[in-house]
Amino acid sequence: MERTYSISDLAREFDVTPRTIRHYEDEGLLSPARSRQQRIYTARDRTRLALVLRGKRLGFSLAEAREIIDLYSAPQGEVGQLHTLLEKLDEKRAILEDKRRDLESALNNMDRYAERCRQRLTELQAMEKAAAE
Amino acid sequence: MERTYSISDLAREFDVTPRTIRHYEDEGLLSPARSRQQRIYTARDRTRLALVLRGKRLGFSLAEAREIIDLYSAPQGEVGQLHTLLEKLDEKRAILEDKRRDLESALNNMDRYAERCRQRLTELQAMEKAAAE
DNA sequence: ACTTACGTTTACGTTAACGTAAACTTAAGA
DNA sequence: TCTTAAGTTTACGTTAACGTAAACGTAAGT
Repeated sequence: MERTYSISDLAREFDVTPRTIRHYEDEGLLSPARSRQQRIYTARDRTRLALVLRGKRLGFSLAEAREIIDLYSAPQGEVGQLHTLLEKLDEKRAILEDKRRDLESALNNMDRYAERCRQRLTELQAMEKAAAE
Repeated sequence: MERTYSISDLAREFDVTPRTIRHYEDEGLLSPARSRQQRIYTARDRTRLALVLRGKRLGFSLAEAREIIDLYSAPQGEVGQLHTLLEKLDEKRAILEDKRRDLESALNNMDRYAERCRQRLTELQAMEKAAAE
């Protein structure tokens, strides 16, 4: 038997409210099974939720996150389907690469700035020490 | 004389509307000079706008972007100020690192998946070729 | 059987980040 | 000087992504 999760199990684990998880279902991002009304989440559902939340952290809207995540469950039966899938993957990959570039330059900027601050700090401390003598 | 920009200059360059730029000013992210009512943006203002938009692309809210960007114009006169500045920089840096980790795993997932798709594609094509004989 | 905890649907409320429209001012070119 | 193209303020509208509350169902322990 595969392990399953209740809505509050996942809410706790990922630090969101059940309302949020239901909202993602309304938006077509999740589609858990039901046991007499109650939602039952499988490991696959859990993974999809994790992907949605990671997407959000990276600045994607729910719709954009959906577009990406749905690629991972796209049909691959025919050669044509595989071709268009690979094209779409490339397209999304380019977006991620753009974000990576943004992120790298943000980190570089910040590191260089912090370095200048540290230099200025040692200078200031040297001056204060000199003044104290 | 330093070069300056009108609001529509910047709007064109960064592909946003003037309304957006004014909104960022309302939120305290920009504070351009004025020449008799009209806003005049310096190179520094332009840079700040670029930082705001990069922040947005990386999933920050305007308030979060502001917190980060303001660090770059924080006072550095005293030793204490430099210390707290360096602490805050470290804090923000950690957030960027988290995003980087998210981004790397997103890219890794996608690359591995695309690789499997390519393998499956060559398999399928081999089958079709065999069936055609 | 009864409470308590968790789950469900429905529906209206809220916040951030602008869009849009109106009414007006200013600067620039013919 | 007249028009036209930008720019300005003010204010209401919109959309995404949930929050919140009500009213109700269900399952588990005592």
